[in-house]
Amino acid sequence: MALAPTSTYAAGQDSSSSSTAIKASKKMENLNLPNSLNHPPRFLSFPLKRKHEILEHQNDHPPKISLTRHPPKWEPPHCSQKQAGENGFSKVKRAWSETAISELPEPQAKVSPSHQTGIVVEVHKETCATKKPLQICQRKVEEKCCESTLASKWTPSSVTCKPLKHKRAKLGPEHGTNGPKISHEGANGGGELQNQSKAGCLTAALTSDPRVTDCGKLNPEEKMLMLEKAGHAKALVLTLVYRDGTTQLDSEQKLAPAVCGLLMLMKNDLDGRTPEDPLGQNDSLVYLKLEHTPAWAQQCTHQSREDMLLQVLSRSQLVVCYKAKDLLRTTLQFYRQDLSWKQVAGCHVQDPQVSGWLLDPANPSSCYQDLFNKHCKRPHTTPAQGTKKCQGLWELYSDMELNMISVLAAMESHRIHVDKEALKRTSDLLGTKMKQLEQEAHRAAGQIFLVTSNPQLRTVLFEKLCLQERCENKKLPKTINKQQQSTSEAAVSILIPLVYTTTLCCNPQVHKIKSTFVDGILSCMTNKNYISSTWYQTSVVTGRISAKHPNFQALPRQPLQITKKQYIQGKNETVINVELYFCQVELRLLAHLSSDPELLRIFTHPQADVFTMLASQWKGVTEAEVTSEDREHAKRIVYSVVYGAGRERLSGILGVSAEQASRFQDSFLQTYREVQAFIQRTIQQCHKQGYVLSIMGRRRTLPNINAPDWGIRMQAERQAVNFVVQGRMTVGAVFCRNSVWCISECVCNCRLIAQLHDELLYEVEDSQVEQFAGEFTTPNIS
DNA sequence: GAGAGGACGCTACG
DNA sequence: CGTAGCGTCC
Repeated sequence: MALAPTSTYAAGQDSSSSSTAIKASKKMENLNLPNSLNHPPRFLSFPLKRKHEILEHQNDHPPKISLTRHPPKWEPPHCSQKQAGENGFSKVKRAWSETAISELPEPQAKVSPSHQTGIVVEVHKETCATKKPLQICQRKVEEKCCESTLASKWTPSSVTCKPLKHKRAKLGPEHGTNGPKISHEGANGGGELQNQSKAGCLTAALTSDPRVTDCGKLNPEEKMLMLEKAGHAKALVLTLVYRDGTTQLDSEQKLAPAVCGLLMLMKNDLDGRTPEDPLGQNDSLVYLKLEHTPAWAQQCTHQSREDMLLQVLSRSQLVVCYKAKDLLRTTLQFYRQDLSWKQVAGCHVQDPQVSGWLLDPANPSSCYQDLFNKHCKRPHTTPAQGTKKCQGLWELYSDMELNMISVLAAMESHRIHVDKEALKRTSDLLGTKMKQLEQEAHRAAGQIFLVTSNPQLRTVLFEKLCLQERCENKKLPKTINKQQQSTSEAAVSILIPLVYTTTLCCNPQVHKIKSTFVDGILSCMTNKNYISSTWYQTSVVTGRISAKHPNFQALPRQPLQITKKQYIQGKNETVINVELYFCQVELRLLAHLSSDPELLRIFTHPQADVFTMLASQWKGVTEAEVTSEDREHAKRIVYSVVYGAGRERLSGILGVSAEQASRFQDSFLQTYREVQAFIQRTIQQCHKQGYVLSIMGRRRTLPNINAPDWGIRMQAERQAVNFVVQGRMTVGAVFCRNSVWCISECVCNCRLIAQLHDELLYEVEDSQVEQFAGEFTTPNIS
């Protein structure tokens, strides 16, 4: 879709209207705008309330922008395509907003070789694993550990020293007075002060508590002793303490606060302690200060910190941390100079947040206290109960989720450098384009309206222009909640030819790109010139991984191409992106689960386009006859079936009526009978058991599966199917295996950057791409 | 009157 | 279906 420069019209003609914001109910005014489309020339204007000026003088000609809609190119940048193909290994460079993300002034930074490679432009000359050897321990944690982690009696809450009001409130006054002194002091002092002083207060409270040993005050011999003690402890429980006075055990904050220290509980009494009285006679509490020190002081302070934290993490003893990923990432960031991500990526830290989420992914706990209340209500819960509860989940936890923690931490600590200035230029460019589109939309509508407002667009389309009257035979999609006429692009394109749709809707794609992917990313990098997503292991009920700030998984696949060349060509190309793409993993899984012969047949032709083949089978035509619309429909329908979307959702996506959508679904299911059988099998099973299991043994209970209300029950049924198919599985397994492989073999200077559901994005040094490709074998998915 | 926060709509990804 | 994220409206 090209956004060709539009015909210009008198600049400034509407500028007077911009500043007068009038309430919709109060006033209507006529604006006789020239009408370029075949719509009635004059309409009552839609009075507006605007955030910004709608129109401004456009005294310059905006550069031409084109949004390309073409499939990604499948070409390895420097290695021969042949070899890549032979290895069953495909790479795609994730081309993306190339004007903006380019070279940066870091010493090792190198721009990517291809014009299309926009995003990752640095290579880490990692301080290699030889520098500070950390032993990566592959140990089998005993079943006892499962009980401890899944239903812990001596969990990190026992070392909670947070001076927070809510904590005290929960415990009640009697606990407050009997509780630790540190808690008391902190609550009095910390609450109303600034963050800095809160931190000081907390730290002071921690270090002045007689039970807490401040590691900073120990002499070298005492430190050695402490280290030895830590080494002999049966378990170590770690909790990060933040500068704003909170700890890791508090509920998630919007922005991750700065770390000021680490509290370490060395546990020797694993039995017989209650949460109210956590510290056994043989247990000790140590506080490690973790603050960035000036360069001149680093030499000496690092020594002691390494002694404790790094050595603790490298040992084979039981280490527990609620939100262990944060701990590992902090460690990585803290020792950036001395520590390679490869050393951390193999650490095993038990995480009650992850195990608790596995037990009930639909209702994750918001903070440690929540988790504790949920799973450890009775202090003397018998271990047998815990074991029974986690039956079947322990393998999933220890073989997969546990490995994932450190991998995600390593991924999160990777910095993707971005040329801020270029991104800002792109933002300006898009802003100009948006204004231009806005003017066009106003002309097409014959009035001024806020193009980003759905209600206003709805008024224009359906009340002023009455476009729905022109297509009585078609049923128009409605919004989900209020059953109003939908203003989505797909819905509006039924009304009128696409070009007018795009004009009137003001090209939502451009808006999305500007707001989310340009300005959004800019807002993610205040005070820094890089981005790094935060990855969440436990926020998706189906077991997928999610990303935030920015959401790496939702970056557009199609590159935004701006014809004006702005990027800087690099001289020495050293890094490229490599993507492993497990073609339609979920569809393959559906084929596997249902054993549908037709569906399986499709995957025997790996080179063919799956959706074209599907469309040809479904419509009963040859592959050559499949139109792009057929293919798109097939794809959407497949996904709606795979993901369990209802007919309303499908109608919204396809831009057809709900009746038509459900006819499409039915005809698809008629063609692939086994798929339907699989769906019914899953639903029946869920009715019987009340829960469903995914292929990895993940479990989701669906309490509404037998609800009397039809709608609610149907939703639960769709969720059941969706869970089984969507459950993170193969990719997750490969994800861990390969990450571990990359670390242990160290054959390549490569690094995992992102997980995009069924793709893994690696950064590989240019000279090693062929080797990297060769090392990867065809993942055996179907 | 300003701003916070929830509801809603749309779009990106799979 | 189910994530994140942006925008408007109340």
